[in-house]
Amino acid sequence: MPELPEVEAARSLIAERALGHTIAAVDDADTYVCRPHLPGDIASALVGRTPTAAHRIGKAMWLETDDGDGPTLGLHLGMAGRIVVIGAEGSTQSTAYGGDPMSPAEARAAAAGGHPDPRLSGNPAWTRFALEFADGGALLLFDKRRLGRAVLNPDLTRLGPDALLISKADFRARVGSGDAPLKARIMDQSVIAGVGNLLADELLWQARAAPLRPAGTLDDDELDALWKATRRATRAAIKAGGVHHGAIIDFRNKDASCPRCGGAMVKAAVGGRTTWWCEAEQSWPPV
DNA sequence: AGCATTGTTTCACA
DNA sequence: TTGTGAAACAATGC
Repeated sequence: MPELPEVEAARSLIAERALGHTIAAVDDADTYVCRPHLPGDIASALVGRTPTAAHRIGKAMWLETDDGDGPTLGLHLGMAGRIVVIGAEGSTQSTAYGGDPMSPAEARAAAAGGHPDPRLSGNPAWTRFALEFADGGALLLFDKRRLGRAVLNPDLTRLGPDALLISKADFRARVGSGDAPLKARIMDQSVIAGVGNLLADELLWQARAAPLRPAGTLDDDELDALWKATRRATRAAIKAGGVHHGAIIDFRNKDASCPRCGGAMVKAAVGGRTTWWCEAEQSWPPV
């Protein structure tokens, strides 16, 4: 689930509900999620601090503490992570995916497993990292898989510009070069940050662009159209509540045909990921 | 049982 | 040295 739109929802949730509370305890016992830190390292750095801002570039998110005087806490949702914020006693809980408000007791139960909401039900071990606030609230990294990350002072220098902030000229220069397939290029987080597998299929289909076409062969007009499609598809996904609401997502299967032209949907591995596209509109070389 | 999975990092190779 | 692609990573679901 987590591509730029989901991470932005999580960041927004944290900004609205998890700032200004003093950190009383940290669960950083998962040495894989918290690598390369050792258990207690993140706790030592954060207990007594207060998150004061939540930032994001692409799929990377981080909390600022004590107005910049404390360390930052990087949070990455990986392949299946979600952020859960539990309010102080008496307030409600939320997830990065919206949903109905829950009581703190319900939220704790969800983190412990067995909640009727399938998005939150599961094993207690699926809470991989947690900040416990002094007022009784908490921020949880809830992740069925275990590819999410929590790390102090994350290195963000290898990320390209955020997919929603990159200028048209910068997009032309960064995306429109190299021999790699266009889809691989646009998913390269050091080129632009935030586009994942599903959002890539969506925006390429919206732009009628061929996933297999070498990125360096696109002209400026084509790159500008792709820039627009990137912004449009990303903003639409944020508004709709996630990348899975894209127009082409339900048609990424063998029996489907393109909802725009009726052509066959075809599949191949591009950039290491399963890719679906309309054979008629997005072929390369062109027919 | 085997394969696929919305992400990132590492490693091999041209 | 740089760029590209495959494999590994963890764990679940079909």
